[in-house]
Amino acid sequence: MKKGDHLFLVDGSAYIFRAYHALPPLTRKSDGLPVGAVSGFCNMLWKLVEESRDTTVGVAPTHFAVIFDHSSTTFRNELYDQYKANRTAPPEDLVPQFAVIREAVRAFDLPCIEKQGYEADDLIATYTKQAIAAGGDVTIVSSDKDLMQLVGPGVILYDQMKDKRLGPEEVKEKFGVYPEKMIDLQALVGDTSDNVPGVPGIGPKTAAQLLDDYGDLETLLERAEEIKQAKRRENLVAFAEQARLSKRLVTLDCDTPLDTPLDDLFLNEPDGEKLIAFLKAMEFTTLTRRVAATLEVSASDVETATIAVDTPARGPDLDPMAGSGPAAIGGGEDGAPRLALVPAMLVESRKGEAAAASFDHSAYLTIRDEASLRDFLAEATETGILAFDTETDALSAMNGKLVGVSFAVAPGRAAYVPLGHVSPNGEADLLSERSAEEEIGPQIPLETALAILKPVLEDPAILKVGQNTKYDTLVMMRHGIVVAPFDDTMLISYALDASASLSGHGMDELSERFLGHKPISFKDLCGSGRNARPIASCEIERVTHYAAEDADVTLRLWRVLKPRLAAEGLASVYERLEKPLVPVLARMEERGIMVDRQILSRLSGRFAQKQGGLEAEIAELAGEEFNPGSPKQLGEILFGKLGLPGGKKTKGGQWSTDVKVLEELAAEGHPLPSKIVEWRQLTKLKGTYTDTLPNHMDAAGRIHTSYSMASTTTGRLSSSEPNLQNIPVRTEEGRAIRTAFVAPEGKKLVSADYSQIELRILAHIADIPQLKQAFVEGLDIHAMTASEMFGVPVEGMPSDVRRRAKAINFGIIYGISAFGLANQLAIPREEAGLYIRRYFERFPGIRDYMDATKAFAKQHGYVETLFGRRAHYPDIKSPNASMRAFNERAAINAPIQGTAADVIRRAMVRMEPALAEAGLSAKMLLQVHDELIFEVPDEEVDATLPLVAKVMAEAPLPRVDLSVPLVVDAKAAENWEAAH
DNA sequence: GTGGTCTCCTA
DNA sequence: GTAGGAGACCACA
Repeated sequence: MKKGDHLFLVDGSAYIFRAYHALPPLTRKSDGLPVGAVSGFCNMLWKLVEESRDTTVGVAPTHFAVIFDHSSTTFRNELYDQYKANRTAPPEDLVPQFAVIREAVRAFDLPCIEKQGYEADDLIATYTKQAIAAGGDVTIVSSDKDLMQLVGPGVILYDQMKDKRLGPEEVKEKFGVYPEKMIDLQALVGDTSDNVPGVPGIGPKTAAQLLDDYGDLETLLERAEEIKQAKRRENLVAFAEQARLSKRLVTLDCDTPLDTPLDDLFLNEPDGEKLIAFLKAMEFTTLTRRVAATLEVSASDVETATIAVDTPARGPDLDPMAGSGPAAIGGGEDGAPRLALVPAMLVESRKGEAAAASFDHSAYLTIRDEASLRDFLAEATETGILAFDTETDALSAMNGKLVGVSFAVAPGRAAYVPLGHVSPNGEADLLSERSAEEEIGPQIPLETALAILKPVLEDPAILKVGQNTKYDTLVMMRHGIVVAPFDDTMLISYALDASASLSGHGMDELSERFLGHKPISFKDLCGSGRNARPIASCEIERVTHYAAEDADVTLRLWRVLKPRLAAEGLASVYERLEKPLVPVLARMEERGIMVDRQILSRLSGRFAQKQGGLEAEIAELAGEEFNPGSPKQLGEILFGKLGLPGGKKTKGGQWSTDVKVLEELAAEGHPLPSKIVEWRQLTKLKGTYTDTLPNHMDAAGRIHTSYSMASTTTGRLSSSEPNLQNIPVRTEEGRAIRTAFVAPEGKKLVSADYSQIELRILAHIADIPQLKQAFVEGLDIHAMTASEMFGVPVEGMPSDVRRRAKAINFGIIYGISAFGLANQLAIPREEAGLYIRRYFERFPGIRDYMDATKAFAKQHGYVETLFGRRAHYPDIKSPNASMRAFNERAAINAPIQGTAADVIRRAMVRMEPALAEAGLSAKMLLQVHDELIFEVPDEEVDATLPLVAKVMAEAPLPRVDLSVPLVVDAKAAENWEAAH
């Protein structure tokens, strides 16, 4: 190194954390290896390399190195055992990336420097000192204030992300002192993130002023008695030694023994092939293209590197003191470092951690003042993780009022913030002398708390972890807070373990399963039934135990479950099909759909009238008054009293009276059964829809359903309170109910639905040429099937022939059985069996698909959709034949139904940005499995219809390119009935 | 009051 | 034959 040379020193460890927190999580597609930080790191490094090739800037480096921390135990720990003791383990999905990033640096052909017992900062200081002594210049690529002490003649700090270069003047501007006094300033101020104590009560402003007045730290400490402010004087005297210790801690060691001499840091032209081989292995397509273009290498000619895998005995995660260090990563014999297969290891270590979990309710905090809240949340800024949970006074997120919020920042470290608690005595309190505050203690005013929470819940560097985050997201949305970024333990569990045998993904259940701990139930806290009390009037200490525990459990669950996503290859299902849907559904629920109360009440009236007439007729025919709604009483009347020939079908030991039985009786000429069928239909429509829906309307006349994202095995959504996915459509009277779902003045409802999506997916997955051809040509698929099977020409085909084929097509999707088909078509089982055989003869690919799917499910215990979603069927190996058969049918159905569900989820995720980009204001309101309902301004209808159809039709791309077209029918009208 | 059974609404 | 939710009834506590 000589005069005119320029050394670039990159603070690699700082880079890693910055890249990690600034960017959304990203995983390598092929195996789910987390690579978000690697990607950010490579992009930043490449930018730096590119810039440095540009000699016009005049700071082109001749020497270059990337410096890393080796482990967090350094000589400073001997000075002060608490140094950096408050550091927590790095985020779990970052851990496996440390080794990959070192690999990246080598792929860039840059020296990768680290040393046992020293921090990156010490190495940087040492190289800087030597370079300056040799007459060169130095650019330190970092924004860490600890490095500011090195700034001086020939040395600047470069913050690449902000594109800011800091020389002595900029340091002075930022901290009020020139770089040479930075050490003294840091000694006074201390550093919470490194646990450097400093002097209490002295912040950067005061420190700068004191140093200005007294010159340096020693002088200041010696003359501390002269200081006028009593508190400041006492502290400086009392903590003088602590300040001196702090100074030693923050002073960088310029004489670190170097393994790689300065002159070896000479910058070479990057080896394009080596770099591209690495980038291709990481599957960074954009960066690969950019690098290939700049270095003029053809990326397709370069063979993708293989990233070797090795399992270290101890991963960084197992040793909290290892911090960001690469200590566990060994080198291969050929000198090439090998990577640890950390995801699987991490899963194991987290399982152990979870099994050992213990819960201490008394350790949970109740936060009642602003300062404590800020302090607690500051811990999340350190860890980058914040589990949270909201407590409200109603079950639905749309109606609930915020009663409190709980948080956890580390296992066992949790707190509850009461916000809307009231005196348990309720109104009696009005008569009492004591105010509510005197009785239940202080609470932070809601608006104040929200103002403190907002920047944290919206902080892109803090991952918020929740259980069923749609609920909490919606509650916070109603208070003007958009929670991001977030993870959802319920959805992680769902992506991992959607299963027909496991009952669910609720927190209590997950806690028992993974943590071996039964959390306090809501019932325990608030009682149930008539003894139920609102949570707002429960004793705050007990609510703290309950609520903080929920946040604690959520955080611990996240630690166990999240690593499994990458390890089991389910990260993309979670990241693409689950997580992004949360805010979309939250907004749909918040909007609700407008309902015309008058229409419903008119229908109720009409149904009531008919019902009354029917009841009289029924009593007349039965010869006595009885409750036609009671299957038990009805069975006794029909088969007992009237002695009708009852196919005496029972399951719970009773007469079966379902429609099928009643219709058979009616066909034999008995008048009563058909009256019952009619009465039931009306009662159903009235009781379930026209009478009940108005109870769900809000003041604006809108109904807000609640979607469950994790209650089906296949990936479908479900809707409840009320269920808007089962609004009648088949009968005319039923359809009338749909006319009550309307758009407000000046708008229309748009309904867009996939035509035959499941059959199309079946045609693609099972690869059936005739079916695919029929879909390509846009033929009537059921008629085509009938024609293939029964040899009847499509022209002039009797409707019954087509109906049978249609039933078979659906039967196939449902995992057909002769029994089921016979039931559906009311034909003998032998005949149904014949149909199925013939179907398999005509479409042998279907049988192959079914056999292959069953075999796969038996081998793996699950089946997969085209998008990688898994549905588990452990009972498919049951010794019980009917249980086994049931699981086989479900396993055959799940990839088809599930793929369709994935497709519409993708469409929903893309819909809002697509509409926004087109400048359209359509609002998505409902999803009914293969249909989306929107509210659209009249004048935008024409532009919206084709866009919506396009987004839906192209939803599988680019991940899956179906070999059949997806057809979407979209229509606008005044109400749902007319639009459908 | 809670939970199970039956029935029926949807895709 | 697949996947759901919900209302009514009824037996149990």
